[in-house]
Amino acid sequence: MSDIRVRFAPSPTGYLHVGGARTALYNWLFARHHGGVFILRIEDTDADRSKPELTTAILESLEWLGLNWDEGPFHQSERLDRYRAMAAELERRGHAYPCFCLAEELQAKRAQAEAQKRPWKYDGTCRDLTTAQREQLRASGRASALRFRVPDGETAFDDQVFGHITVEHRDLEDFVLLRSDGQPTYHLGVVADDLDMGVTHVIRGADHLSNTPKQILMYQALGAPAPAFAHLPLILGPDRQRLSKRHGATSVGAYREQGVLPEALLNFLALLGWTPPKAPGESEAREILPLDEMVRAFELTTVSRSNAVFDLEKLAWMNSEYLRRLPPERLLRLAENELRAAGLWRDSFGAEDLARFEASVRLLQTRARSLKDFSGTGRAFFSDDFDYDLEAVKKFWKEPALAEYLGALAERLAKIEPFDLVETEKCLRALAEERGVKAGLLINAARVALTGQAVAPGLFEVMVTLGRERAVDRLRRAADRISGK
RNA sequence: GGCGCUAUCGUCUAGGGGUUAGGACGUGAGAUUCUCAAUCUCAAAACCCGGGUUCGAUUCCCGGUAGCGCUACCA
Repeated sequence: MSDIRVRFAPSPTGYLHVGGARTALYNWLFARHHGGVFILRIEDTDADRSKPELTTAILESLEWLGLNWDEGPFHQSERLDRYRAMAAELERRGHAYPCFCLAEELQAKRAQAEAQKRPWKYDGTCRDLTTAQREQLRASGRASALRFRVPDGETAFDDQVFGHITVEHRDLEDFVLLRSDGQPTYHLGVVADDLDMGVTHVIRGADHLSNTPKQILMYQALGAPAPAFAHLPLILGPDRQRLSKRHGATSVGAYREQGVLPEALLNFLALLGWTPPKAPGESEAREILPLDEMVRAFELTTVSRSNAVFDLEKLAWMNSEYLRRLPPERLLRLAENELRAAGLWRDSFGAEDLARFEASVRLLQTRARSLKDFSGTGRAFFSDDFDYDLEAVKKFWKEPALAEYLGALAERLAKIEPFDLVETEKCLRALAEERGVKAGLLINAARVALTGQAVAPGLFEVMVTLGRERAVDRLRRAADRISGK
């Protein structure tokens, strides 16, 4: 057990975003790799935008992904007193001062500066007020925010991913620590919490890179050592803009609903910005990397510094890879859940139904891209109530004579013994030969009849899986349909 | 605008002073076939630009350009 402590600190202003999920994953991997502690903290200091139900949703997504935390969840909203105490401490030490400027006044100044194309940062109006002036403003009923007094000089730090970063203080403004309503801002909250929670490594999105010097300044003002920092490149949409809702699904929950497996999403996300080292015997690093191997291989220093585009195609591929490797028990359970959600599951299923369910799931497994395929294109395996895909009908039911062929096939299949892979195929091929048509014609037409789809597993496996009775029924039904009855 | 960061196939990336610049997803072709997927084989596809350092830069340095981030009493 090392004394490494990291945290994931989402704010409940939205669902867990894939970018957030990756940040959580890297924190988690880092903690697990080093035998450290992974803390979960909810940054809900913005009362207007934070919603409690979103906290629940975020927790659920993390649990679904399997990113278990060791401590927390802590809520910043429950630690307000602590932040105020720290603010007071900073003020007492002369590192912070009350600012009586109104938000509207500042906004006006900023707008004006912008109109004149002048760079703007807080002008320090309240920076050097005398005690008497402060008393007077206070007496006049003005509320005050508390600002951090940024000293002269520069701050440098070594980011574990981005390397050496230097920022001159003149480019920083005296930022707000405590809002005029007494609520802490982000900067106060993170520093107080990271300090109190003993966080040793702050691993977060690169959007915080520019904030880091401010926070380091706070640690210094407090006389406390700063943790190590590691910033992660951002995840972009296909247009290279920061991934957002207009790019489609961005939340972990949305991918879950689309039938993506958590392990696939995790693997995909891990590779967005990080490549595992090549294994000793291998010439190339593997792409499919189970979680435990990721834990073993993970290093912050090998994380990329450039932003990455979220590639849905690759996620889909990865999902199919994981689907194919899924152990039977787990696959069956997931498929059952999927069927339940689609209203295709009957608790009254008997042993025979369950056996057919199992056989169907395994038959569908190798070609599934998503869990949705079981209730979607695979529907006919689990229900007699399915539609014929229009494209499939157009493609494979062109010949009117098919009505007779399928009818005849049904009658013959009703009698063959045993009803297995070999006999069903023999039966169909014999019929095709007698009618002087290619076996493929019957096979494709029959596939549509049995599954409603042009794309499905091998026909004879489908027949055997469905069972004689269903297969025969469906062929008859299709024959009627083709002949226009 | 200011400040910061980044820059290898369409995408994710490996690599690194001399390489046929490697892999994966996707794409195309072929094999197989019972549709599709899978599988196998093959193919097309990249070092942002300009200087410098060097015998030699895609690699190191500088500049430019572009992209992203920050520039809130959001986080």
